[in-house]
Amino acid sequence: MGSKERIIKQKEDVRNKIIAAAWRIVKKEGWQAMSMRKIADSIDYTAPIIYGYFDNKDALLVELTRQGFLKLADRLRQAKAKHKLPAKQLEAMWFTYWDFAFDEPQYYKLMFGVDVNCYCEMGQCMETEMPSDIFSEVIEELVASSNNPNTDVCKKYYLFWSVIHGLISINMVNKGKSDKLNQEILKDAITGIIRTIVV
Amino acid sequence: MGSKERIIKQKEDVRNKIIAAAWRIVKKEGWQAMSMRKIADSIDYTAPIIYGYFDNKDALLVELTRQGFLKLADRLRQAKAKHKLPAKQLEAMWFTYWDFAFDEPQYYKLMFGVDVNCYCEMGQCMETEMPSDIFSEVIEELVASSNNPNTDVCKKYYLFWSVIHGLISINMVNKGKSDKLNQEILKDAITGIIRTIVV
DNA sequence: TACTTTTGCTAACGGTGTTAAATGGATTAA
DNA sequence: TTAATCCATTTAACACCGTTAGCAAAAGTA
Repeated sequence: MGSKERIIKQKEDVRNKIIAAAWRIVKKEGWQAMSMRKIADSIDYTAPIIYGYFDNKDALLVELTRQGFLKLADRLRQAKAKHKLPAKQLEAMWFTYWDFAFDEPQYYKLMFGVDVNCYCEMGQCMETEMPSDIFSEVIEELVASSNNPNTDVCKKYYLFWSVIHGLISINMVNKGKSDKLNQEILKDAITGIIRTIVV
Repeated sequence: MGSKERIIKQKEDVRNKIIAAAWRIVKKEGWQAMSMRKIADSIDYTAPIIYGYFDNKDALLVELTRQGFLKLADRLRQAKAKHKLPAKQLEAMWFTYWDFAFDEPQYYKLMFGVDVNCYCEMGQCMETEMPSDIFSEVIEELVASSNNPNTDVCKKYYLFWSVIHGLISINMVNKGKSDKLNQEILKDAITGIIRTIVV
């Protein structure tokens, strides 16, 4: 009867406890380490009860992801509110985006699929020539023959790599973008950065 | 005796068969689906023999990663060789890098840690406002008040997102870059893109 | 009080990485 | 040739994992 509301509230309470416990584990050990049994343990239940609240482990991770997006959206709106000029707003928002990624790396990894399985420390375990070397060599040449020989090669390389790796991973995770748009961005970015080198 | 060489060759042969089997699975089903037992099965052995050749699963994945880097380096050198001007070389190399990512997505994912755990189809499962919306709104405003109101908002948004997400994920995977360099690139990229909008 | 529904647990299935012990065949030494 | 050693390989086991089925006890309802 009148207890119905309390029961619903209790159910919701357990749900929240599950999410909180899951998040506690993810935050501390990464989402790979999150397991149904660990969650259950930390809230004094057994694993199967979780399935009364979430279809499966994935659904639980999706819920955490959702909360991540809420948090990020919130921060972005706050950053926007701090300025009036669109250019300033945009700048502040992207810096906020950056900060979010490193304040809440586990959220960011969950949301955008950034993760290494095997820690490879690339460039040290790699006896072979790294892409960075091959690219830097050419950038070096380009810089030397440019009007601005003081250009930081490393910086330009990372700029290149960021745009292109970013575009690639966005496409891989969130597959189904327009190929035309990708090619345009890719081409514009590459020629754009080259132009900033050549001056 | 004289069979010693053959024995060494046989050992190496098994090692190669392990790697080949591992790669076959990774290529078809993704690295998450690769398991010691599956590899062993596909070469008519049992799982523990793999530990005679690799310390653990991670070491095996690192080996695949290594081969990925070799393949990429090879392609980059080929692309470079096709041109004489550094600017043209650079352009060709980055396009090659792009193509490699989509020709060999499993290599790329392994090498640079791009992967989604829970398939979230962000934007559809998300009832809340997405970052893309919040950003696009502001970019829209900026474009409207600019000298070039025909600018493609979507394109600019993806350009922003690519650089910044790229920079973030590079830092997360390959942690330990210089903060100063990051901040410089971040700032330069943001102000640079904004400038291309405002004209 | 008797019945039904709910709640949580135990046990189990099939899978994972990994290690220790047993097996069996080939190689070597007597 | 026989005995001893070695090495590759297997079996068995441990400790996990996600997930499901069945059961017991508790709670709510009549």
